[in-house]
This record gives sequence, C-alpha cells and structure tokens, in this order.
Amino acid sequence: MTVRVRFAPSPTGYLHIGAARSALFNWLYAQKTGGKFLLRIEDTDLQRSTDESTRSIIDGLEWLGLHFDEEMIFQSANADKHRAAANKLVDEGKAYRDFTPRAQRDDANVKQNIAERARTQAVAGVDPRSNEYRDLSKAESDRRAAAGEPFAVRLKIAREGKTHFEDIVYGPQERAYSEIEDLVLLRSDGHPLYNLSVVIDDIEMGITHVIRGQDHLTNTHKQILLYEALETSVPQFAHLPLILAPNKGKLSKRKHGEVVSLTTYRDRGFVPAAFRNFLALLGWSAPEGKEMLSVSELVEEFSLEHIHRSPAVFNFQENDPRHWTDEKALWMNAEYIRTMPIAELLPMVKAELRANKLWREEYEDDDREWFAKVVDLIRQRFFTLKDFSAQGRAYFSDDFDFAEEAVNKNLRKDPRLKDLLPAFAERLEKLDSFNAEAAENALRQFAEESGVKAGLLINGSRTMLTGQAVGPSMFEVFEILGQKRCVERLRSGVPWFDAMNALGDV
RNA sequence: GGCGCAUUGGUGUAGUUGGUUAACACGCUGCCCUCUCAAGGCAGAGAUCACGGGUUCGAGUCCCGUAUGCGCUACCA
Repeated sequence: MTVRVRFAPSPTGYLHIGAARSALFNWLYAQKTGGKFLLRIEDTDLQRSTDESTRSIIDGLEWLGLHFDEEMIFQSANADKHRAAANKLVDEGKAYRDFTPRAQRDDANVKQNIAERARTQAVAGVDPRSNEYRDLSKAESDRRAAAGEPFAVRLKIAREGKTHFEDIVYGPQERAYSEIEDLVLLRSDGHPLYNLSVVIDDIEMGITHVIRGQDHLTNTHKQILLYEALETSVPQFAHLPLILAPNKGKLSKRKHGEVVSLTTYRDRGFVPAAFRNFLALLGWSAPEGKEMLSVSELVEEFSLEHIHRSPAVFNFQENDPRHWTDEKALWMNAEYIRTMPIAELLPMVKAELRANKLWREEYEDDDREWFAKVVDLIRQRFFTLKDFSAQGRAYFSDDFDFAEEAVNKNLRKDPRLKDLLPAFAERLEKLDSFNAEAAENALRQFAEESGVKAGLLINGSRTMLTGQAVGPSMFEVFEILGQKRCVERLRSGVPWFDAMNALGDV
C-alpha cells in the first residue's frame, strides 16, 4: 500500500508557521516512503475563507519547496458527498435527525459557555448526551422532515463502550463513549460540519496517514466513530506537538502578529532551505542529533517515531528588532547564507537587489565574476538576504547612507583624518596595479610616513567607502570596489569634517 | 465543570531495556586571532531533570498524587 498523506489548511488568513510545519512533516513522510503528498483546502467556512489566503498557502508551500501531488482539492466542492454520506447514515439508523431549534451562540464566548453549560448540567444531574429525538421512530422522523421541519443530523453514539486508537506519536489513546456527545454531522441548513467533511474527504482521497496538530488529538475519537459507522478502514494517526509562544501560550496571529506568518520569513530575507531546516527541528530531531540538514538529509533522517510529545516554544521577543524571531532561526539563516553554494545564493541576492532597485544587468554579464566575488565577500557576516541591500548597499550603489555611530567612531574621532584621507586617495590614484596587496602596501607605507597607526586609516576608509563601522577585511574591500570608486569616496569626506568643525565651534 | 496531553539549564533538544561527575545546538561571559565586526579556536557560567511520595542496592528513566501549561468539549475549523 502506498502512503498517501495530506496537508489540509483552512484558508483564513496567512499560512501559520505551525501549519507550515505540519505541511513539512507530511511532505517529508511522503518523500521518505515514496508516497503522495496531497493538498486539500478546507474552505467550508465560506464566511472566513478567502482566495487570497489560498494563494498565500500555495505560495508558502512553493517557497518551502514542498510540491504537492495530484490536483488540489477544495473541500467545499465535496459538500454534496458529505451530505449524501450523512443521509445514508440516517437511513441506516446510525445517525438521526435532531429537530431541536438551533440555539443562538455567541462565538466570542463559546469556550466559556461550554464550561458553564457543563457545570449547570452536572449540578442538575442532566446527561449531556440526552436528546429527545435520538430514539424517535423512523416513520415519525421521516414525516416531520417531509413536512419541512428543519433538523440537524447527529451521529448516534453507543451508550456503552469506548474508542481506542494507537497514535504514532502519542501512543495508545482511549476515550469512553460517555465523554462524547452525539456530534452534529449536518447543520439544520444542510451545511456539513468539519468532522464529517474531513473523514469523507480523507476516505475519498485514500489517505493512509493523518499527520496533523495535536489540537485534533481528542477529536480523533469522534472521527474514528465515523469511520466505523461508514464501515471503512481507519487511517493511521500521528499528532504533532503544538508550537507555543514564549509565554507558553498559544501562538496566534492576532496576538503575535507577523512572526507567525510564513510569508514574513520570505519577506524578511530568509533562505527557504534555512527556514525549512529550522521548522523541521520544531518538534522533531534527527537520531544522531545532527541539526544542519539539507532537504535530502531531512528526508533520509525523518521518521514519525522521532517526533516529540511536548510542545515547542518558538522563542522571540516582541518589540525588539534584533530578536524579532527565534535566534536559532536567525543563526541558521546566517549559517546557510555563508556556507551554501554561491551559485544558489546569487539568484536570491539578485532578487533582493532588484526589489531595491540596485540590480544591474551587468552583474549577470560582464561583471558576473565581480558580482559573485562581492557576494562571497560580504555574505560572511550577514544574517538575512535583506542585509545585501541594506548594509551591503555601498557595494552596489554610490548612493548609500552613513551609519551615525560609524561616522562618530571612525571619522570624527580624529581631526587628522580630514587631511589624511584625501591624501591617501592621492596615493591610491597613483597605483599602477590596483589590488588588495597593493592597497595594503600603500596604506601601511602612508601610515608610517604620516606617523599614524594603520588602523586609523583602515577604519576611516571603511566608513568612507562603505558607510559602515564593520565589514570584511579592508584590503579586500579596496580591491572589490576598484581604484576609481575608492579614490572618489575617500575624497568626498569633506562634509563630515565640516560638520565636525561646526560642532567644535559651538 | 469533564476528559485528554505535556513538564530535562533562557530556548530547541539527547538521554533506546533504571547503573560512573545529565550530553549537544542556539544564546550568554572571557581569552586567542585581528584593521572593525563576524566566522573560527579555546575556556567558562547556567539544570538538585516541575513538586511530593513510593518501588529499588540504585530513578530524569517505573508507579501514585499535586501543581502548572496547553488542547478538546460548538448546528467553528
């Protein structure tokens, strides 16, 4: 039997990283077993479902490199099948019509209401499962339905006994029937409900393994009851530990904002492979404890048995731009940026530069080698792709900003630089062959002659040439920027020193 | 309210059938390297394995209880 798994998100809002992780694990399992990975959009809640959200889900999967097999399924398209299944169960006496008028609910306080209702029922000694229509005769039920009386369809759950199943992650699970209410299959307006739809679609799609979030663990019992009523085989279940916010609370879009959206990581300069790698480590670990894993290694090492049971905390600090997301994720992204094959990185840098109007066609033509060299040089200390257009801007454009603290630290601190730097530019201009070695020799010699430390000129040059206080080895930078640009930028320093003098006058 | 799941340093985790000073990664501190910042190398701080009982010669590992967190409990998904 070939494995068939599915990712079944509801298209309300952007792709949540927890959902993305579910998709990843399903995909990995399919790859590992040579099975199929299917996509089903659970859009039965038409009020909240949007096309935009569906698109963002597909984009997200594509970004992570998770290609799905076969046709994408929209759950709403199967509503007739869901209804037919429910009606069949009514005919067979496994489900019944409930003519109780639909209760008014306040969506905002459902959880509270559930608890309150349970409490009052317990006090009054009422069995929550009691329903006057459960044992209504077939003839009477048919008659009232034919008369146009509205009804919901509920599954008739046996009074005695219990369900059990073996969860691949959480182990044996049991639940007494007395804990399960007769669940509604069809609303009184004919709309099929979640548990029914999922089961019917999973059967329809031939799903063999259901891999999803732990929030569905207890609902699984209801679904198993449905499989049994439908007389079909029950798939294997593997539930995934939840991903929590730093306060160990639920990680929600509403509360935590964009950190939970997968697209955020794409938009903020993550390398897909890095984020995929990080995501895989949330709730799963490789047998040998290896952490940097390529896709093929992930597929190779992945197994459902190594998934954890305890929830994973996604660590980030709100309102702190430096720790806007999990530090390990950031570290891993940096690791990928500086170690991945340069050929794979170049297109990503290209996209980043293009988005910031820094891209020039020569970078893929006459300046190909130069471009690859720059990227290779500056990537060593970058954390995200964004850094190429921000801190790295001076390498691609003459129009770049100077970091305030860099100017203070490397330029304004020593008045001699006002004359030294232009004089040094003079020296560089005279060099016949311009490369790192020549620049170094020139600089060290000039420093000695001028009676200043080489470091003063090096750091001053760094800020004049790149606007930054930090960066690659300076002599490499001289070479990569080229003689002309170095000379020009070193001479343009006057404004800084004028400002300095002005400050001094006050 | 009921039911379920979880609980190893700040975070992610290892700890296969109970047996030496609880391991790894990120982060943090210091040193080395050095033109800066990273990277890299070295060293270090940080966990009485939620708590309380029990079983045992011996428990993070087994049992019971408590606490905390989370989930489910809906004519939401």
